[in-house]
Amino acid sequence: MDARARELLGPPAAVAQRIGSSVSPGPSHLAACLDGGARQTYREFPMHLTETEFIGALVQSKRRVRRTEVLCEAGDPFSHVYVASSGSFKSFVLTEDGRQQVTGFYIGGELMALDGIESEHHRVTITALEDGEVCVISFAHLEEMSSKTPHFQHQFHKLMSREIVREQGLMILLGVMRAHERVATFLLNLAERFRARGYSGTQFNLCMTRGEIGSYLGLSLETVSRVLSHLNDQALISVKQRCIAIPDAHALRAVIGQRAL
Amino acid sequence: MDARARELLGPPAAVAQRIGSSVSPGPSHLAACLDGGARQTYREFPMHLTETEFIGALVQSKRRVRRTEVLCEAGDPFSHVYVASSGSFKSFVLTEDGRQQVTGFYIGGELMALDGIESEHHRVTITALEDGEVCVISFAHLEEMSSKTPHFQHQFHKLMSREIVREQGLMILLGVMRAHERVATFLLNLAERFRARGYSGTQFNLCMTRGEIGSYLGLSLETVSRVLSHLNDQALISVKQRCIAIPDAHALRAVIGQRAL
DNA sequence: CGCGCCTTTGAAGGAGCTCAATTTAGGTGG
DNA sequence: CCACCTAAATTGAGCTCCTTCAAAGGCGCG
Repeated sequence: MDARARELLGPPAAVAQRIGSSVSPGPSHLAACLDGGARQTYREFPMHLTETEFIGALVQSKRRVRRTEVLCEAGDPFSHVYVASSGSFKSFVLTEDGRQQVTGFYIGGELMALDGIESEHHRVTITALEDGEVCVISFAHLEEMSSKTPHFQHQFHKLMSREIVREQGLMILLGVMRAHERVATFLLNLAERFRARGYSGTQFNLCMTRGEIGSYLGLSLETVSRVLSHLNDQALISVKQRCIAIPDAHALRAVIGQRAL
Repeated sequence: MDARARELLGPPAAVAQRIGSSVSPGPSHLAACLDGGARQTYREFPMHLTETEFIGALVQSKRRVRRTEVLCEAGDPFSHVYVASSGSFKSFVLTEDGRQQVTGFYIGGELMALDGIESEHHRVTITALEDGEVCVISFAHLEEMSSKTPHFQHQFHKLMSREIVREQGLMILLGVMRAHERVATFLLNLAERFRARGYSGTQFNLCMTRGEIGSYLGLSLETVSRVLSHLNDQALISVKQRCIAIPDAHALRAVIGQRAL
């Protein structure tokens, strides 16, 4: 349970013997790209790049986006990746019966659209959940920089690997967890990501609808709502519309692993 | 439905406008590493590396493995990646209540253990489902080669991206599909991978148990068995223990998207 | 201020899980 | 080569969790 907690809450460095608990629906986290200052391109890299420096060196342009605006669409030719700068984003694919499956939520500093490299076309559509800004990074440029600097390259590989790990966590969530466990996991993960961004990890606003959460967690929107209400009744969280408070993360974490609520 | 079919069956090149259908539980496919011949390290790379050449240039050693043997274990320090040469493999994580969640099945030419890069420790345990052989690739060597050759680097990025896409497909499967759709998707994907490897895509042996399939698909082993029996009754497939025949892949594909069986 | 979208809550039904018993296959030793 | 033994697979029955359908309440935006 503690291993799980650490996993859930510590996106990057944590090492777990048991990773069953490593449900980390959070995307690749980049502490960078948060202010507009890092637009220059370094010619000489320090030996050990932080993620911030890594991104700062890459960013060529920023783009303002409004709520519901589309960053890239499934099927589009792939040429750029994006880093959420401010605001929040979701990625999704459409099933042929028209429903959308949300594949990720992204907040500040997180890297998006890595799935497009393989087929050279985007596999997901990414839209803004609220007004914000994204860093636009040319993938060709990224690879060029990458080949020039081993540490730079390694940083990038880590970020891609992190996306793989993130999705593995989601597979566990979708494969074995109950509804209340999924929601609790989701909230704790989100809380930690807000905390890492400098916001409160104990109180925050959900930037997505119940339906989007449900799609992401493999649940109906009604179930998400019901579970939130139930957790609220148990005083494990406090819910008022989009506003969530987690008075005791440890207590909330305890519901993960419980077969029944 | 056709888009879905193409996606399901064409692991690499297929480009879909709608990717909702892109459920591709198959891992990164490498046509290489299938015979023992490609052990040399090229000094000069051709401009356009095939996957075969890509892997051939990397492989430093091969290793025989027996059924149930562990390739790498969750928590182990990460230093190598593996390519299934012959035989088949599964990757899984353990939930803290001791059950295992299978995260992937791998057959010839498919790249494994990319999840370990991020934390420098393996996140999954990989074991052999039958006696076989793996190519062992030093990741440090891979990165070194990668930085020397842009096309080499790009090939590797594509493979990592493919793993991300694969897991996205699985998320869709776990998130929105019914039991019969999951099983049909799984069988069609496996069939295509066997076909691509030169084996029959219409008749093959499952190298994993019902329980392992169930874990991978987020179903109980009984449900997997029931669905297989039911598909068999409908003459959509023929099942006899581990031996599966798919007389008409197109017909089987049609069950994907049906809300009820 | 009203309209639309999101959310909440209830009730009923169903898909799949769990528990349990039986059958089958595969491996081992006599 | 056969009998045994264990693990895997099949099949059934009841139950549970979650979905679906439905209706009402709330918030924000034009």
